[in-house]
Amino acid sequence: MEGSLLVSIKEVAHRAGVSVGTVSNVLNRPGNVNEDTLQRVRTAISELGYVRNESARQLRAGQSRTIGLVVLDVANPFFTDLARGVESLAHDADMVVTLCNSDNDGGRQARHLDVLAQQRVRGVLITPLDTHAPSIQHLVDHGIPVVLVDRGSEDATRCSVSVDDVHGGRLAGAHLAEEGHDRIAFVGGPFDIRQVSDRLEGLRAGAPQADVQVVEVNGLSVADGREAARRVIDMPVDRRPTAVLCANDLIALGMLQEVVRAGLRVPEDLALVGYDDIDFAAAAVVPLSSVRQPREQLGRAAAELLLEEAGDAAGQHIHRQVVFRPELVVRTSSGGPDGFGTETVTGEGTA
Amino acid sequence: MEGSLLVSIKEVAHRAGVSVGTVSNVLNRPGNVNEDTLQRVRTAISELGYVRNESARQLRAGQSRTIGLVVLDVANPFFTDLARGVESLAHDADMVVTLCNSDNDGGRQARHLDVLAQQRVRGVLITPLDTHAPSIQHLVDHGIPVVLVDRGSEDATRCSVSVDDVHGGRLAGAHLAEEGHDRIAFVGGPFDIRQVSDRLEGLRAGAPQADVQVVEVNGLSVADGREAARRVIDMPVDRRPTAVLCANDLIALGMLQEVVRAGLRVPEDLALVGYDDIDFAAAAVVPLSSVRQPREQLGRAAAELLLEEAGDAAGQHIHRQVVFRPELVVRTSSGGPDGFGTETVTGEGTA
DNA sequence: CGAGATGCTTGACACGTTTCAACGGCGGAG
DNA sequence: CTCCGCCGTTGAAACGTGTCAAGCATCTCG
Repeated sequence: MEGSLLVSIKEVAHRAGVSVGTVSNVLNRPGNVNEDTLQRVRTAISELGYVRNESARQLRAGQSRTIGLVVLDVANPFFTDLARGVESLAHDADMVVTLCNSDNDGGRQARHLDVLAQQRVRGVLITPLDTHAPSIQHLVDHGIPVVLVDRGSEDATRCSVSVDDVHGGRLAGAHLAEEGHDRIAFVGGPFDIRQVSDRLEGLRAGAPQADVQVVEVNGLSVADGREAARRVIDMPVDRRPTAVLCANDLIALGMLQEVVRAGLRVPEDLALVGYDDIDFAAAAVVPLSSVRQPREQLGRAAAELLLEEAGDAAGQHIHRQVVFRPELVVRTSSGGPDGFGTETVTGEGTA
Repeated sequence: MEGSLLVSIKEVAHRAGVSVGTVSNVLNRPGNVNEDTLQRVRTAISELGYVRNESARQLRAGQSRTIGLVVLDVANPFFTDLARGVESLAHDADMVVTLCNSDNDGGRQARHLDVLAQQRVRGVLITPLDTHAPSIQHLVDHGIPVVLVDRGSEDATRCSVSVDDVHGGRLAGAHLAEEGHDRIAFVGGPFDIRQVSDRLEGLRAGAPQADVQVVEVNGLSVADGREAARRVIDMPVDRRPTAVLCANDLIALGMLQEVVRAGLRVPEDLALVGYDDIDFAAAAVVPLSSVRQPREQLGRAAAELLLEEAGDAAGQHIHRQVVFRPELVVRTSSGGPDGFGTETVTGEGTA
């Protein structure tokens, strides 16, 4: 092991007294190589500290062994769990994942996609800011498969993996109605994000008798939740909702903090249900009920679709839309059992 | 724009009626080419939808324009902020960052490093599990610069960027002593992580008169904090610490939740100080005092060191250890002003 | 003993780019 | 008119790998 970066297959061949073709065979089709030479080449490899040059492989192969994953926000646990799922499947297929953070910024998203195209990635998984962004179409034009993650492809022009957000909202709505709430608020925004509007639609469908008010916020962060909480707390008590469904857990956690701080009891004065069921939800001051999405499975499914499309040489591929079903996890914040670890799950699981 | 992935510089050249060399010049040294041809080539490029092939560039150049960043836990906001800093500097230098998550797992770390070596990355920034891991030495042997992040290089055999953890602990200790605490607990672990033991050492130095007890936990997550909290709460009141310094904010947030839940008042019954000052700290039920590390700046500095080392062709490079100074941010949880947004910062800032 | 089969190995080429010495044309100076 | 230098362009070589037809022994069978 006296290697420097400069060692190539050629020097290995020289050291082992064979041709470069044979070394390549050792690397890629060891079955076709005589046992003796196999040994000789292998020791040469380790003595020289040879490391494969991925660029050369890629150039020769015409395609890379990398897939790109572009998410809206790496800091959101939802996406890191998703990434874990993608990576696990990619690893099984001997592929590598490049994780890119668009940070809710169209410019960054476009830049990342450019770089991925230059790297000739095998495909791209993306939670897009805008389904119709030109930079995405660009990739498709260049023959790079794209799978939309956590957002359905309305027109079926590409593969997608998503969760039935209307159903998730419905589960939450039905639960809150059953707990006797008839003034329910939905906190979320902006509403041009499909997930947000779908969840609201579901809530209305699940609690048809209830009076549903909408509290609009600008984003999906903890800070937005705190701000929304103040608006809710300030409402006159006889008109104030007795329960709230939040568009995601970060908002719900923000609300929870502010509500507790204001001296209101959860769930007696205000019941709360979040969305995503990130690990923080179960660990909140008051354990938070939440609509659980199969995050990791979502990632695996997306990667699977992508590899399927990438593996299909001819243009035979038919785009598929996989839709998962969320579950509701009931905890203390909406009247579930008090105490940790105990929880109730409803919903038919994933489909 | 009728491009497919197959378009190469050669076809652009053909379309524009020039040689491939000229197209390359247009791309890399446009100043050396005649205005007319420049135009002709450029329209050919956009008509064909030509996209550079990064692998070929890399192969030819012998090195890539990518730097690898390997962190312990992408879900920890500390690291995503760090990554942001790295990326911003890398972008200025026309470089790309590959973000890898070792997830506190030595096997994953080794695999990531292998892949990065195969990709011939320009350098690697890593928060290592173990400073002496063989896979890291491996990279160095192959001439790939490595910069340690958030962990000093004791023996100065490589560059490193870190924060003075002893000083951070000292700031917290002095603050708690000044608030009148003389029974202080330190919650953290495992202690073979340098950061953890340094912070404890600093605490002892900062509050020399106080009785410092150590509550050891297995990891640095929210769950570990909850568990530690139960142990502290169960202590007899006359021996229970009146203040706690946690090894990081995730632990502190876990403790805070459990302590509040148990009916204790923060800071009256128990004062809390965290470490890292992640965004969640200021937004907790009781705003959390914390030792702030210049996360983004840390990332920028690390990237700078790396590029410096990578740019140095000969073996002239002298390894540098950059050490930042943390600041203490005092909020409600340790007796700071009550109310949001107000806070006090002490410490000499970064050096 | 020869023909064919089998098992390994070889060497050249291609992938897309950058670089660089060499070349041709043109204008100015002598 | 010749020589020189300048500007813009060219064509070939090289980077490290994978592939594949062709080559070489050795073995089997008739």
